[in-house]
Amino acid sequence: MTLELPKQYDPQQAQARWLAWWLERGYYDSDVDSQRTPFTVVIPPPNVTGALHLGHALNNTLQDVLVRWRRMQGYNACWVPGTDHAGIATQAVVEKLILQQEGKTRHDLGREELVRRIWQWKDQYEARILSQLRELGCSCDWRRTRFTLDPVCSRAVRETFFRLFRAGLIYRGYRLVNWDTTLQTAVADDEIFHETVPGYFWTFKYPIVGTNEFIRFATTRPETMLGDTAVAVHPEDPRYRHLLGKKAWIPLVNREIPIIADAELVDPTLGTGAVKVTPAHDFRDYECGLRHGLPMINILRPDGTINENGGRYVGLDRYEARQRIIEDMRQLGLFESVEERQIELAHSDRSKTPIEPYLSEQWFIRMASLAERAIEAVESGQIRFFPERYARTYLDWLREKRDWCISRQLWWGHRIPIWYSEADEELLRRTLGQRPDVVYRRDESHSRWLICSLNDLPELTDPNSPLQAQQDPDVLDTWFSSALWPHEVFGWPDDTPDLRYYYPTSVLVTSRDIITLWVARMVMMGLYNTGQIPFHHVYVHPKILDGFGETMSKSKGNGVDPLDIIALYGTDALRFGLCQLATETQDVRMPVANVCPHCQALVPQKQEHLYMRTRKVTCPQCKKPFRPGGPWPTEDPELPTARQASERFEIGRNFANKLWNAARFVLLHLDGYTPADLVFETLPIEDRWMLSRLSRVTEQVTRNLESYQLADVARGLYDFTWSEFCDWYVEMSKTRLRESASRPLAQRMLVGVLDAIIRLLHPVMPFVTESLWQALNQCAYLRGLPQPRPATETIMLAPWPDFPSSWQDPQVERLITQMQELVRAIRNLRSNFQVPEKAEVEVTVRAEPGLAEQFQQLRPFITQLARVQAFHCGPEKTRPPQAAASVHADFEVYLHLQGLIDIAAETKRLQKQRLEKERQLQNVRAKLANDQFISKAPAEVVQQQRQLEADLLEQLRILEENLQQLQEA
RNA sequence: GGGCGCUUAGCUCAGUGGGAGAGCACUGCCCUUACAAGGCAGGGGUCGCAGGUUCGAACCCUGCAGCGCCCA
Repeated sequence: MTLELPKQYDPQQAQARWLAWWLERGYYDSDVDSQRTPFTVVIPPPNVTGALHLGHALNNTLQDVLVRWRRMQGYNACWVPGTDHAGIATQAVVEKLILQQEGKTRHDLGREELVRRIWQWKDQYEARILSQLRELGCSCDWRRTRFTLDPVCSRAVRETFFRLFRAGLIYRGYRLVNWDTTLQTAVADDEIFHETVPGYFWTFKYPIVGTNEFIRFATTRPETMLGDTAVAVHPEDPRYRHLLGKKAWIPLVNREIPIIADAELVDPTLGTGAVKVTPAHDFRDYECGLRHGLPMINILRPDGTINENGGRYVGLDRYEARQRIIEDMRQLGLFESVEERQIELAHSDRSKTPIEPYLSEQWFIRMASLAERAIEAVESGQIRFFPERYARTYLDWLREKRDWCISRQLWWGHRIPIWYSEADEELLRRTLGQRPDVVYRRDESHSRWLICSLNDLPELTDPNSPLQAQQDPDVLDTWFSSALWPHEVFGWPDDTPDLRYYYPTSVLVTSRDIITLWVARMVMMGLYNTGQIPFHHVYVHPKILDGFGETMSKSKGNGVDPLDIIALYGTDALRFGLCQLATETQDVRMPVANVCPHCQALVPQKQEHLYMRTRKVTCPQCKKPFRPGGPWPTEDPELPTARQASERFEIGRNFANKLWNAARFVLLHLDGYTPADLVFETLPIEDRWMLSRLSRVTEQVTRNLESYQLADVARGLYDFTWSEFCDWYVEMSKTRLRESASRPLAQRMLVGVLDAIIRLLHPVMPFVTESLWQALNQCAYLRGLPQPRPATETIMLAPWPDFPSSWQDPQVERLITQMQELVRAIRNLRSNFQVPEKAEVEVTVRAEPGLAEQFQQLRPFITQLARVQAFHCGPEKTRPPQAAASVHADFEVYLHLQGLIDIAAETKRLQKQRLEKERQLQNVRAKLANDQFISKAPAEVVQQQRQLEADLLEQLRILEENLQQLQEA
């Protein structure tokens, strides 16, 4: 039975069909099965902030490749999907939207309403993200989908906080934070960016108490004078040595502050050599304040206005206060000068407004003991990084053991389970008793109790409760819940069968920017909560940059939606292209193009297109205008907006089509197919070659998967399928299929090898391979090497190929390589002499007896592949008259060109060949003339070079002979 | 300031001690019954720069330059 496939692979059709079918059949699902070994992966949960881009597509494709491969190997593969609430990022996006659309702030809406709106947003984007993952073909167990704020995760967060608090690992303390005055929250270091803006550099002076002297200093933020608690100079600076220990006077707030010596803060060669110190509003000053035990005076309210510590400036916005202070200092005669200057200013990534360093009270986790165990887990080799070098990033960071600030002044997230109460101890004990789910501790500095509870007890939440407790308004850092991800998704803190079976997970797949933020914290918390590491391997893959080397992001306009690529090239093409990127380097570039909405031409994205800087582009092909892709808030009624793509995915599309057509060829020639065992010893050379290559490639691909070298997996399979199977083996089979004697074996081999290839490719290209698997199931249900077996109903559950290494035969491989060289030589001569494609030619080959005999055996293939009519081959053959020649290491080949040959052209060609051989000979002889080489290089290398010299000499002799004969002709 | 990575053909990247590679782009021929998203053939690179180690360096070491990322 034969089956006719369309001439082109239609990815959209295959995707729609198999996606629905796989889901319906539950192939992705995994349940505890003590008879099988689990292979567990938890997804790095994407943020619900926005849709997925190519970076996510890469991350998830790689996970799916591993999961599908292990599933085929027989592991009980379980991939847990989910999303992350991404505290500040999501809240900021929604707040911004509300401000844009309704002109309201979060304070206008109130906490409850804002959180309700963010849940709506989350529902929308969670659905979008999960559907993108499904379209990518991700074989997650969707029944297990989690969200970091859902009840299961919330319970785990609550339990962890409770345990840490009870153990004294959570404490409250002061810390200088990056304060976003617009969003009124602290933002993390990785949520700020630096931008150079025009500003001013003012010079003022403070009077020295008890003298007529002044001390001069400069600042870019005059309002911070309100919070100055010292003036620092360099201890070695002779200009100021006599002032050390004296006091300066701040007239604005009528405060005397010490003049101190600090070699770290002050560079005496810069400016006046004196620096005002504002510990509560500058990071370097804060360090200085700690060193010298200076008071830390906070002068700001959360909204950026001046607080009570600012004296008569109270209530003014900080920029207004700045102007007033400059003016007042001028009046006092303490203003010296001002100059314009470019200032490097930290901005909040979320609100895009300038950050204020701000002293605030926060919750912290003590890192020392937690970090120690996490370090040990990697140092002992329990957890391994791939590539290995990333272990260092992890270890270096953990060794600093800086306490982790876990509170965030947000409304979106896990509320901190702490209540404050000023009740007396007696009442507290009476109300909460010896409950195991509540712990409390005295906070002397605020004369109150800190109560941590596993549950929202009425004693705490009821406004009529005698405790009159108030819950901390803040929420936890998003990474707090992310850190629990690998164990919480399996039901921790309950000791569930899932947890016991699937945890620790097998591998975590991520990119390097969150090794410290996330990976390290998962290890710490996994060990703390479960006593076990969260994963055995950490596979760190590259980051995708655009063509200009910039990180992809939606707000920039270069963050390509994977669904755009899928629409244009198909999912298999996307996945193949992404796998190719997964090398061991850190970054890869992916030039982005706009797809012209009119003619589909790819128009390269330029830097001026980013950040919506260009509204209109004219397509160079069809000359029609369009709007380049970007973070546009709305449609443009006049200009269609381009989708984005990258031509780098063409290779995957072409490859899928190539594979499709190779299969199409096989299926078209299956008439009369009979499955049967292969008797390896009786196979002809061409089949032994194919099996040798197949065995070797299978071994390599498996090894590459084991060591997370996915680019090599993609490349190895591409080369083998295209350059060996299609270009040679399938071509050679055409002769065999014509003869009834050789046809049955040729069919079995073609089916068997194709079957192996699609299984090997399935993890990378699931859709096209499933299509072909199903087609094969119709025509050749019994198949496989070396014994035919019934096929599985889906390729997803087909066994991963594993062939005997005894099939590998270097001699056969070498022979076929020589045959290929011969065929290429003949084709090259034909092409050079412009022999028409269809003309059948006469060829003479001289080769050593053994090789000549082998060539004779391969004659049907040589004549077919090179379109040769008459083929003469033997050890004694000589150059026929009027023939074009090509000289090789193991043979010479002559193309008969009776009446056709162009003596001048052939002479030129041979001279060029001679030149090349002479160059090689020169290199070899230089080596051999070197005594050091002879004595120090390994004997086999020397021998190899000697052989090469002899071969080259012989080849040159023949070339000379040929040139000679041309002269005579 | 510390760490990591990158610099190889016009573009995007493999190659990590013994005869410079792939895909795209380019040139010529071919719609040959699997595939024009294809086939066959071809042109194109003093492997960022300067030293060093070695018989031998794109590959190892040192320095420099440029680009990128992480941490402070």
